[in-house]
Amino acid sequence: MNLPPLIQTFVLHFGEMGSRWGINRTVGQIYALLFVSAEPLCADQIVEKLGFSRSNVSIGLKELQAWKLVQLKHLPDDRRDYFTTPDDLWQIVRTLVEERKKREIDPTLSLLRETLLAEPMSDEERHAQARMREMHDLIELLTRWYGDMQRLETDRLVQLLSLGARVQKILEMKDRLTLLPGRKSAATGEEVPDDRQSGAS
Amino acid sequence: MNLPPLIQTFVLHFGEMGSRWGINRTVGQIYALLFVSAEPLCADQIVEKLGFSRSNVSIGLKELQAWKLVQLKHLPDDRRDYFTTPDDLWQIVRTLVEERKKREIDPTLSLLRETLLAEPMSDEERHAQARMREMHDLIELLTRWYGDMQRLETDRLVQLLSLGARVQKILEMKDRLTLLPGRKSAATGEEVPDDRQSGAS
DNA sequence: CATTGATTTCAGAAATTTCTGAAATTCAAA
DNA sequence: TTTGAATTTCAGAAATTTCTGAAATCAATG
Repeated sequence: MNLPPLIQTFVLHFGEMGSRWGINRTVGQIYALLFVSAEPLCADQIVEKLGFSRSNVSIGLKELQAWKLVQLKHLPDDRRDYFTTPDDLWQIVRTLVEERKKREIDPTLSLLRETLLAEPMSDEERHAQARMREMHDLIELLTRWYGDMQRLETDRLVQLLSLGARVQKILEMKDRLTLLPGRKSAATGEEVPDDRQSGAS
Repeated sequence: MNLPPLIQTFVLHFGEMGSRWGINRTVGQIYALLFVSAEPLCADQIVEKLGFSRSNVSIGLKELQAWKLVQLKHLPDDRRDYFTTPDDLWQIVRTLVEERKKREIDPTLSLLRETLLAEPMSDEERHAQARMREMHDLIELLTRWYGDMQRLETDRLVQLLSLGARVQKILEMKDRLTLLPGRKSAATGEEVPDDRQSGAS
């Protein structure tokens, strides 16, 4: 590996962490390298800088493309593929969360849905099914919320995140404005929805 | 493996998914089994139901304890340890997110902090460092927000999640109420903070 | 359509992780 | 202090994942 110390530290760390993030060392290092590089890199440059075999790099790049974490570029008069990470970090976060949801949450949600259709044959199964329903409802609440946030414009999202706990104050204000039931919401002009149900808890 | 079909399906699925969640098959299955069981189970019962070796179960339970995902119970006149998952699903989610943050985010945040202190020796390093700073700032914004949410009471949290995209309407209302700069916020009675900075984008 | 250069595939090697069973340890009760 | 049931540890076996290098494939160009 032939990199300036600062970059090497970063790349090695991403390799280490890779295993905790469900990607392997090679993929983590390639991603980190592309992330900090000012210019797009082609496979051979990555081989040269990281010292993996050419095929390993090829497979790693393919996996990163499956994750939609790298973009393909072409330089004029050069047949080789060059790769970069998207400039917009928020786009990276969105992609990352979306892909992880697809791999780590959605299959379980499907399974739970199916399982809840079955007829329990014993008290044991009845209890298990009730527990699965709790889990299903909670995951559904979380993913629905996530879908809403994913659709928000980045500026709005950042605003919301920056607000942090102070959002609570604003909710309390909303409570005060909507205290009288049946009344139109002062805030939105819509009928006040009953969104205080306790979800899956 | 000797389980009713409904439960077996669920347990096997959690085993499969385990690898995607950074835990292994054994641990996933043990957790799933405890999660749907009405009564606490001891290690030997788990061995009997799942067909793993005794030592494997022992290690799996230890890992689940490290994750704080199982509770230890004792039955009267019985020396054996019995295990359950917490009843409150929200508690489980909180624990899960907290532990994942500890393993998957915090180490990177530390590394980034250190790296940003170093003096770049070249343009290449300078660019890399700028990119790392972007990443650092974004992660810090997210974890700060997460910390705020983690501290919220469950009811408030559920309320906020249920609100989903409608929170945007309320923010717009807040905007209208705080349009005049320097004025006290109508909502909170506090000085209006300037929380519109664009974060790390 | 052959040449050239780039990329991908794939079978086996290497490394890592998971799992087991036997031995060691712990701890409450006798 | 001894006994014995329960639990943990640990070295090696088994399984899985990652990595490599050689061969195959692909695609642009003369």
